[in-house]
Amino acid sequence: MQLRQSKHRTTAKNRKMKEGMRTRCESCIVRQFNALRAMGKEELKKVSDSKITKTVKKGETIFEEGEKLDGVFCVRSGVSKLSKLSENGKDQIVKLATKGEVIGQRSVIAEEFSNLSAKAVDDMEICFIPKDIITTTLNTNPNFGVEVLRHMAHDLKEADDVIVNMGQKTVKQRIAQAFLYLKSNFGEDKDGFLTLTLSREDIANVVGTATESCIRIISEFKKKGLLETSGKKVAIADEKGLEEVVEGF
Amino acid sequence: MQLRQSKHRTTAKNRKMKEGMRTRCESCIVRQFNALRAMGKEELKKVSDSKITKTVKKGETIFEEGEKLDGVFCVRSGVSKLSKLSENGKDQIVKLATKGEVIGQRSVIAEEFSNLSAKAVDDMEICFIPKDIITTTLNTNPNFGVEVLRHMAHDLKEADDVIVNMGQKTVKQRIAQAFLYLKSNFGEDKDGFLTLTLSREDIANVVGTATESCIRIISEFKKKGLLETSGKKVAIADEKGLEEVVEGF
DNA sequence: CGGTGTTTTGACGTCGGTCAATATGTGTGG
DNA sequence: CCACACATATTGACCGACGTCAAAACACCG
Repeated sequence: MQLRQSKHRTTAKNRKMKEGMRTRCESCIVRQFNALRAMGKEELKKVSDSKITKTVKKGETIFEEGEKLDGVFCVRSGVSKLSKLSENGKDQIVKLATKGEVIGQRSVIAEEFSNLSAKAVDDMEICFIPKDIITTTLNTNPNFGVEVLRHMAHDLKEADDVIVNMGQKTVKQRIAQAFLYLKSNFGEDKDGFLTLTLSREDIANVVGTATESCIRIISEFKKKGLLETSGKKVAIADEKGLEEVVEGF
Repeated sequence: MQLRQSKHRTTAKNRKMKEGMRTRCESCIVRQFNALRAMGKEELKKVSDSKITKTVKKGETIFEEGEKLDGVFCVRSGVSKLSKLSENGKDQIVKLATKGEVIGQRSVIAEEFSNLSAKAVDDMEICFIPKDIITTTLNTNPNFGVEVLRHMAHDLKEADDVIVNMGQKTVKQRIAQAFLYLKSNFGEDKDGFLTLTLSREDIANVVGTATESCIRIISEFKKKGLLETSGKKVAIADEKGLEEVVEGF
């Protein structure tokens, strides 16, 4: 992989993110996963020249709900939670975005303030891509538009599925499902623990329940031999069993 | 408005929908509300020539979950419920589509089988637009792509909001919210009853609860003077009061 | 080693789902 | 127009699921 050192840029937004080294988008692997792959050589070059690579540490905020976004963020590594604050003061996590995904595109395309906030669950490496390039490419390269459209269509379908689950499944089913999701999307380490470790509160906020309820159900799963835990780390002990829980026994 | 009679077309799908008279898309008012307005004269002409106007009666199905869609449907009048069946055997209504909205676009764009089914809540008049025209326009006219993107971005935002509500609000709050939604989106008749009348079961399926719970809460609202009912018709008696319920008292 | 934040556990009450039983429509054929 | 058949609305009873308020047990960090 070709790397290149860049001089420091003063155009970076002054959040507490560190600007890191520069890689060329043309040779960035994560691009294969997102809509940027539909860009032409020229367009990609422009993106590469104007993008800003940043490091975001665990817990830090990428952008807040209601904020105006001047561009999108492409995730190179780590995981971000996209959430929205409800009137009751609790966050609802709407999506977890990982390597190769682009966040903020909805707001940029709709030219609205962001409806969600994005925070790092992990240490992350992200690229900020100014919106000008996105919109001009959108206006001139139909392939890019179609590709973005496809991704958005996919997000929309996933959102529909979440709505169905929230409406029709019990908290217990949704928690079991969440763990299966974490396994299939982020994998497990050599000891069998889920690679992505979420706090109990985050899990509760994904599922839409109280932290204590979440904890209680996790320990119930432990007693039944479906899960193992070590601190906040969780391992799936009986995948079939969890799937049965999701189906409703 | 210019009307035109068309000869009968044998290409129509043989569902139990009636093919009606033909109007020109160029002069169709509902087009103003959807992405078709970004089409050029030529493109719109093609749409107009190949579209099929159909009548769908209350309760009939426009398409089923898992069905392959050969095009999209533009709603000229009436309301459709987009729903998905959950493993527990109950429908979750994900969206209500009304005049000017286009349904089925997600599946056509993603080139997937439909993830939702669409049924008529009302008597409806819809136009079927073959997917070829949609996709070729998408591939050649960037403005159209952007416009579709904007609409999809809007749908996605709404879906996010629904997720937050499902996760963080009680059934009571969601029901109150549903009635306010019905009022602001579909209005009320001269007697103050909501124009769009949903069965208690449909309301329950929008909100994600059991029909009986829904009924029980409606009668509670009636006792508190927030709602009036007459058969299945519902009138909002105290909008402020309902809003307070949504906020959580 | 104390301080701070997270995980666990208990207790308790309400919310909401399920199973009936009843009432009220609503449509259909006679 | 009536009467039966069937769908929808309503109500009651019952109980498990879930949220809330503490308080205790751990873990992590300077």
